[in-house]
Amino acid sequence: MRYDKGHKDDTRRHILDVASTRFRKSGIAAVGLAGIMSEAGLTNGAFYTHFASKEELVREVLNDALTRREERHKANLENGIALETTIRDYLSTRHRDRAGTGCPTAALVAEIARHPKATRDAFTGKVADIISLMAEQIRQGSAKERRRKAIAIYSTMVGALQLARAVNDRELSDEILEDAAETAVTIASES
Amino acid sequence: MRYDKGHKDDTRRHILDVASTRFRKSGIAAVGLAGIMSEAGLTNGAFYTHFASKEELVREVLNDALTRREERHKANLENGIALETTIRDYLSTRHRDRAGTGCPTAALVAEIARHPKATRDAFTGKVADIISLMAEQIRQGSAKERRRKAIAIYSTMVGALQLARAVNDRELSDEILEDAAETAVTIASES
DNA sequence: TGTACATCAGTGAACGCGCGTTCACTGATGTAC
DNA sequence: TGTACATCAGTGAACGCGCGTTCACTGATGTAC
Repeated sequence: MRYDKGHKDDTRRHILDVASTRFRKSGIAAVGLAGIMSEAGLTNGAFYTHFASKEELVREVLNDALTRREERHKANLENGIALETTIRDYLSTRHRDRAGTGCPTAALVAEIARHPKATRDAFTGKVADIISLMAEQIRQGSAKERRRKAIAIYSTMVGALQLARAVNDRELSDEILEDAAETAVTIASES
Repeated sequence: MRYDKGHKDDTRRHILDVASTRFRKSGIAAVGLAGIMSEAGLTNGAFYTHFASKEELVREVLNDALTRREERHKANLENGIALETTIRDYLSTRHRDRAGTGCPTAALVAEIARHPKATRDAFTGKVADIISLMAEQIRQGSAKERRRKAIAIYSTMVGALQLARAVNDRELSDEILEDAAETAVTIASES
């Protein structure tokens, strides 16, 4: 063959990575395939040897990026890392300022709500998994209470990160991150 | 004149209302001017007798929709309506299912973060006002604590509503609304 | 009073542009006989 | 061993389409003299 074994898989992986960053940074609708392919060092036409459509790319990017997030939560749980640490990392200025490598939910949740069923299905499953993992990280309370807290904490994280990114005032943005983190940590720890 | 006095203002108002609903329902990028104008009963070209550009329309829509939201908060505060009521209305299935007439922040916050400075400025001011009004509705704690709670509650509301809309599983969606509302109400009431 | 001109909200066709997608083709390699 | 063909990742030009924006024009009314 002209290319090494596994070459196509590598190329596909590369396209996925480029698209994943661009989508999270600029939104799905605002990112064109031509830009993705040219950043990946390929021409337009090659896209369709890897994906059937832009929508399929979106679905795969979402699945991929959310799986990585989920694995991070799983590792935190197994290594006994407190939910408090997860919350403070999530609501950091670093995460706010680097949307391209950050949480896909915070970047894309509103857009996902308007995408086809298959895309929303992929998202729904991963969000359910992440909520379950966060609930397991909470020590106090019944299973139902831990789940309630996990949902509230996740909602707060996603909402606050988005607000901090949209607001055009550094002081207010920092305050949103700090106050939301403080409150989320309290929810996680109190009985 | 060919048209009644105030006719142009009425038309402008109508275009704003149509755009406001469409933006919140489908997102800003996904909505075209041709569609807005045809729903408003006008042709393409008339748009530019009312607005300088799509971006100006976005800014005015945001200002308008957020001002209405702010006035609602103000009325609630003056009429002694508890923050608990605001939270439960916000995190209702009704609000989830009617994005077009709902909170512009929940619908558009991620997109706003990627818009020009002038648009983000308009958004920032309104969000700051809404947070201040919510802080005033909280009875317990120091001014700083009330503000911290208002920010956390607002973040939770915005995050949970978006998650409930994106998730493709009715049961999980309802659970997100209920659990987030329950937790937000607790934050609002406890000292 | 009659006429000429100004005003202005709205019309509708056209502009260039970038989008997602298609497709005939390339060229290096592997396989069959 | 040499030759003919198959494979397949990638090329690059072209497709139709809808986008935001522009602009010459319309036609009802108001104003000036």
